Amino acid sequence: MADDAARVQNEPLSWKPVRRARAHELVIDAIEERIMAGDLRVGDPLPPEREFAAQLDVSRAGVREAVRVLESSGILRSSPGSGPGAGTFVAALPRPALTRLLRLHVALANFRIDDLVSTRVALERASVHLAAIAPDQDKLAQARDAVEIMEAQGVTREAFNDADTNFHIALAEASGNDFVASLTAAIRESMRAPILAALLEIEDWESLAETLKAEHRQILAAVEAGDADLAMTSAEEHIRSSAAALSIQDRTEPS
Amino acid sequence: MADDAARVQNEPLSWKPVRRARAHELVIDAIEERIMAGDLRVGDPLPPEREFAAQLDVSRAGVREAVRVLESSGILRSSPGSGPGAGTFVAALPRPALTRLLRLHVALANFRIDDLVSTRVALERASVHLAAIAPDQDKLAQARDAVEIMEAQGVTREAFNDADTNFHIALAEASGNDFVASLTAAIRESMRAPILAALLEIEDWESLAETLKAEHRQILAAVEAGDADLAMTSAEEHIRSSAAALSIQDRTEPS
DNA sequence: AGGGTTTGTGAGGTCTGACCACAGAGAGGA
DNA sequence: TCCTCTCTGTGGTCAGACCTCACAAACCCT
Repeated sequence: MADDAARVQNEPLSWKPVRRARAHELVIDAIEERIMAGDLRVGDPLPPEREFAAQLDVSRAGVREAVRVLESSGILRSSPGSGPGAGTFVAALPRPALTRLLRLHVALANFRIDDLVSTRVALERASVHLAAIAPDQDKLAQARDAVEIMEAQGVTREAFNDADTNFHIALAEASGNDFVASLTAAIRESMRAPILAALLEIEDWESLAETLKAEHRQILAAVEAGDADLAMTSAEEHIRSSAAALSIQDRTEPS
Repeated sequence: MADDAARVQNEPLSWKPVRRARAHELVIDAIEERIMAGDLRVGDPLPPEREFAAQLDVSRAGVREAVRVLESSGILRSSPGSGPGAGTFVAALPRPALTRLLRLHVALANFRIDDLVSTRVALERASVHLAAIAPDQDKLAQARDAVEIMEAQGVTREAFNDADTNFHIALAEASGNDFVASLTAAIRESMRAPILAALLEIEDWESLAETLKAEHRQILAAVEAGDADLAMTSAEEHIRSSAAALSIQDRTEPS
């Protein structure tokens, strides 16, 4: 203790470990800085790798690693060849990046499935609320198409699940909130493997499918009727009961 | 048209462009496959780069690019040196990855600020709901600490904002839903720059600060009292009015 | 003159081999 | 016994060569 106090007195500053930044991180920082400053916008090209490397005074490998990272984040896009369209450009592809990120972390059990379910409830309540108030008709039509696919004869469980996913994504997109739509898509997709596994285990599939179809119809009808409250409660109940049917637990109380 | 029909008849299959996968993508796929299968778990080591490259029959650069991508996603962690702790390992650091992803896409205007605000409302309603029902006391104490910092004399706007951010993150963590907490943290952090800019523009800062402090106290009190409904409405009102005060528009109706 | 073909060019994609920086492990000496 | 020094294995970096791709211009045959 006394020793500690002495040390604190002698060295009041806490020295953060400097840890020399790696080359590709400097490149990322340089690009990020330009993006933050608004100098780089979607569609803008980056210099050719060789030239860029020379300008930043790092090796081409360093530049390439940085590009790879930002490409995987949906920030950049690279294509070989020559002429317009070839080269590295600023892009806007957040959704696949978000999806892959979530999928892997879910697989690593860094996020609990029931936490994702709770989150989906919160997000979809907001989605259908907005969709009921001010729907995007094109997206609503897509949701209707998805319902029809699920109601078709002889649809496989996998096709059913994909249509189910598309239904919820279309609904989220109909809300006009692209961020919620992206999150919803990413969460659904990241749970695809466990859901599919649980789906194939289900014994009374016909019965479950009928229930799901009825719930989808109810949600869609409520949204189309502009009944936000009914849409929210229907969506919440649907998600919770689906998760329960697939033995996915959830800690939230229905509100 | 007739031409089209003939083509369709002759070639009913739609050929997806094969597009040879790039080397680092193959490496990512190989790692991802192992993760999905459950063979690779958090803490497991990967082979040394040179050896790994030889096993996968790609160059070391290809392996390194893949490692960089997964490292930036919070899936891997690399450290130089030798002995235990050195090398590349499976990790679990989703939050910084999520934060960087959002921050850049927000800067590129791929996500609208008001969409983020709406999403925060939905998420924080869920957070305070859970926190009111079954709070994590340690995190709740952190939220109290953040409130105290904001209420201290002579705190700068920047320090105030950081404490504000920490308050909401601690509240989200108190809910026990780590995914919502990560999203909340990522969203807040990704809006840091625009919020800070708006904060510095505010003329009647003292008045705004008092309002914010009162709202924080109210939310915290409601959570501590276990009043989920009051906590939810307080949180929603707080987020919406803060966004409005900073001239950030939002399209959702208060519920 | 027109149109198909060939060649050129510049971009990303890949590989190799070398060297550097770091950190633990073990050998060696005081 | 303890300290120091070197060794070794790891990621980090670099340079240079070559490949593939896609467009564009030059070319040649008709």
